[in-house]
Amino acid sequence: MDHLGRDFFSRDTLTVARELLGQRLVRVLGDRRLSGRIVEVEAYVGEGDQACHARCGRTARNAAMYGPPGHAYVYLIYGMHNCLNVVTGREGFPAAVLVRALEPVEGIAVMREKRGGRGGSELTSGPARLCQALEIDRRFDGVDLCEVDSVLFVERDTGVPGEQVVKGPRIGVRGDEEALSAPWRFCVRGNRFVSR
DNA sequence: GGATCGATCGGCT
DNA sequence: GCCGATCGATCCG
Repeated sequence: MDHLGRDFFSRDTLTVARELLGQRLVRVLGDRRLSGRIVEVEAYVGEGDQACHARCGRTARNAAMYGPPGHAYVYLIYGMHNCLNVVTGREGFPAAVLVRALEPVEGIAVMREKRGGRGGSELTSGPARLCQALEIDRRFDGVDLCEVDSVLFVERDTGVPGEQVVKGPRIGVRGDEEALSAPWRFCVRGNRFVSR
């Protein structure tokens, strides 16, 4: 299977978000692969997006979003949860896609251990849950997902046909009316691993 | 099943 | 000081 490269991530953020559905997020841990199909994402686009972490400009925390596409932006939320984003668009413009849910594929037993014995839809349905299941934390902030030997990357999988894509407003965001109503959340219709 | 609320702490509005 | 792109426990029905 083919490791998605810079060209995939350097496109328009909404296009990347839509096309990430159905692709495979892979975490290599020692000699094991933990992976899942991406079934839910959200786009965060530029300083003008009031829900985007870059709305107040560049800081040490969000610096990765200003960097080259195809890198990870991992941040800590509520003082305890990690969330994974993939940087998109052109370097210098802060935009990223938040990975909100996976359908587990490989290494399910290992993920279950990392999730304290929880399984089923509690394994990877939620941005912080999937980071815990795949052992993704701020060590990955700024890491290049397009490097051939990266231990975190996205692999081409089956994708999702248009009629299975559901678009809607993002979850849990604050901001102006535009930020609250923008249909920048994409998920796979009827998939049991989608959050909420 | 859905709603509500406490946990817990780094970065900043 | 304050608050958050959340989770999990607990309550109610």
